[in-house]
Amino acid sequence: MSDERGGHRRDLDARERILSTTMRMLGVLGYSRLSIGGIAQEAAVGKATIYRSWANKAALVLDAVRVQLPDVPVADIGDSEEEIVAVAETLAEIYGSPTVRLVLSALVSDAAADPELAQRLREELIDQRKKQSVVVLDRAIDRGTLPPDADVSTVLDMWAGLMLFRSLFYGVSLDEQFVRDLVSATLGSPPRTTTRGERPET
Amino acid sequence: MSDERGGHRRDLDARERILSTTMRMLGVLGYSRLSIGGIAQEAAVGKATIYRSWANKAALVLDAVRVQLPDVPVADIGDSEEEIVAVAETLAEIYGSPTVRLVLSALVSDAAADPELAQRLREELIDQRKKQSVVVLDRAIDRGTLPPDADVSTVLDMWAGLMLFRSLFYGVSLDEQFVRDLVSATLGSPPRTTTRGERPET
Amino acid sequence: MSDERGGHRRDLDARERILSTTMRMLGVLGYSRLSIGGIAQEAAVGKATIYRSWANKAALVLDAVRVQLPDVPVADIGDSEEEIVAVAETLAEIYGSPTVRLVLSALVSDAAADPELAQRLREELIDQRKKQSVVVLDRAIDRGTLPPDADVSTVLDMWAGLMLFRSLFYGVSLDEQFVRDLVSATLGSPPRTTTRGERPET
Amino acid sequence: MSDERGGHRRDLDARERILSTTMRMLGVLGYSRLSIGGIAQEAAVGKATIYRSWANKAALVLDAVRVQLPDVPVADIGDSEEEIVAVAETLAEIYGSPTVRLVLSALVSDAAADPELAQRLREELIDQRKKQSVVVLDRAIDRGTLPPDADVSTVLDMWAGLMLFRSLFYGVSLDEQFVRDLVSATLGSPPRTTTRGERPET
DNA sequence: AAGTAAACGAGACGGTACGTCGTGTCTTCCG
DNA sequence: CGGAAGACACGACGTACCGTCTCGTTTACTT
Repeated sequence: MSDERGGHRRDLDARERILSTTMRMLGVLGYSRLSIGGIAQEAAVGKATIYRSWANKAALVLDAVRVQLPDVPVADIGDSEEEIVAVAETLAEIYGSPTVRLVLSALVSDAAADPELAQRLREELIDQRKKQSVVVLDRAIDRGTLPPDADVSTVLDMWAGLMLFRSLFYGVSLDEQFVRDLVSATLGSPPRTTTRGERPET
Repeated sequence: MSDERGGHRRDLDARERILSTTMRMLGVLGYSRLSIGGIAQEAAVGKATIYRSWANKAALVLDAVRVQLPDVPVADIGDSEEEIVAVAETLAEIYGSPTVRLVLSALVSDAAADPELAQRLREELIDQRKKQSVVVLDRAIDRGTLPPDADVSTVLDMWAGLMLFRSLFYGVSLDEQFVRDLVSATLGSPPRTTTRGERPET
Repeated sequence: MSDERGGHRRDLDARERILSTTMRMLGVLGYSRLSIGGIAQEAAVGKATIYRSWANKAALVLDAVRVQLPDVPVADIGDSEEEIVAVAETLAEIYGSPTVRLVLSALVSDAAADPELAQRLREELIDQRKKQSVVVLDRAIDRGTLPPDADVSTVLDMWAGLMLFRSLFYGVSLDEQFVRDLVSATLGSPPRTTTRGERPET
Repeated sequence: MSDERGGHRRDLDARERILSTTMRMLGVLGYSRLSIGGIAQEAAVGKATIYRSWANKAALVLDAVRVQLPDVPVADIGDSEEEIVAVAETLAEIYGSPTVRLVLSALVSDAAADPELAQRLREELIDQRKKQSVVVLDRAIDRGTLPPDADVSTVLDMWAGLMLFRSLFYGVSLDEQFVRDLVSATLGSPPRTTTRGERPET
């Protein structure tokens, strides 16, 4: 789809226009007042052109938002603590952004009736950043910055959950201090993996 | 509103019928396919009767769900650890329930365009349970089960965030083992309150 | 409206279906029980499709009725008296028909609050037939069947008024005898044009 | 209904207030925008109080209008021509009044689905004035001002029809000159009664 | 004077229809 | 011949009235 030869250059323009118009109107109107017809009109595009590429409003918005989100920095800079802070700051940037606040709940809501959307939502927004983050935390275990039995997945879900929870319900900004405190507390004593049915020693 | 003079008092039967019909249809149809008109028809009620008491679908569903949610047990049973486990299990029951999964994201989404709904959502669903939980955790601090500088609010938000995150995106069941592990890890080394700008010692 | 560029042209089938369904339901239900929603459902058409072409029920019914009404015969058949009888019979057919009885009063009533409807009603239902009738009566003046100062407009309004009045309030059938008597009486001594303020000699 | 024992008798003030409020609002809003609820509120009266006395909006308006209409003068003043002009002027006042223009068509329209209303409408508005008028025209026959075989009923229906027709569709004022001309033309050569099936000689 | 019962204002109730909007599909015509 | 323009069937929205009903309250007659 990106290597078409000689094809209609206009297609890409249209696609681009649709996505950027979507983001712009999303900011202005919010998700619920956003309509496919409105986007089509604003982007000077036929509605059918949108439906040709996206099944519904949710899929379109998911695509539009996805490309705007920053990647998690996975580069090895020698200091695991600093790497982890960078990871957490990126997560905070994602989960604390006004756009994600506007969109994520709506997508989750729509996903309840659309399993395919649910899968794409999890894979493209959540799991992708999580996999990148896991790389950094696993390296921290190798270096001894985190204990060998640290439950990396739970750590990350807990961070994301806390960030999302506070962003959605309290609208607080997730500032640098919040992130550093969160990382510090976790590094000090992360949740450990447990064998089912067996209580870990504390 | 309750002491108006003259006129036919609000028919409590109708109110009851609306709320229970709402819950029943919510389970069958999900939030997005739920419609005010459908509820009215099913409950043998005029649409106006619904709109007289609730501004929109979200407010109605919020009311219907609210009364179904369990309260957090705050009773002093002597053992703070068991009390905390009970708290966490109730939170898991709330945030892990299929109904909440169906509804919460939709309400949060609608709340983005309706500040009054946002406030009611936070106050009646989130803050109320949180206040009850805080009572138990504060008692644990008094007893020494938790250190004096434990950041109770963050502990609770982290728990709720983790539960909600996993429920929404992974659809996992929040079983007893999960809850006990979560509590254990937190009791072992909870996040501490920090003075802004000052790094806590780890 | 007919030369718009692009887009799906107004579906003439739908238009046709709407008008015929309107006439059919009008006969069954009468004007007041007729509803736009009901017509839409029966014609397998969206309500919006009706509202796209007609501003309200009255405009729709006016259109539906208009095309069903017979034209006044204006052909020169040599005998003015017979021509006039034919004119009067057509007027009687119009003003005496059950459909017109059902519709005209309702349209007039609605027209009280809708000047545009009032104009269309007069132009398309009343004036058009009247203009045709005037042609025949003017020819009768030329031929000497009517006196040169016969007040053609008043004659026609009096006929229409009488027919409508009896149809609306007495529900009588306007049969052939009634029409011939009416024409005879009028031919014998029609109302004359008068100069304002000047009494005609009787 | 008049010998009920005990309790609060029908509040005649209320009845009066309802009728006058109806007339006032009718002038302001027109018939279609007039609502029972609106009248009740404006007259500081419960809706049930209105429904207790009138079956529907049409019956209420009919009552309100009826009492406002002038009676036809039937007094013998010696000169039949002047008497007839007075009759015609009263009819013109009735059929040409803005209120009747507003109301009559609406009532006729509603009457199509309500035979009882239809009867009351004809009896109380039409026939009553007509009977009074017939007295005057019959006297004119006795005096020789009109020929013995003049069809009095048709004369009156023709007048009323013409007046109503012009009032409804052309909104013209029915001035004194119009009335005198109409009477003159009719006196000169009124429609005659005919035996059914037999052509009258002209 | 106290008791009582109908009629009252108010307005909530179950409904019906309104006119608007958004959806996702389909058709027509332009460049 | 691909795409904008937008008409289409559908169905939910939130509003306005309808005509019925159920409340307390206010009389005016009865005892």
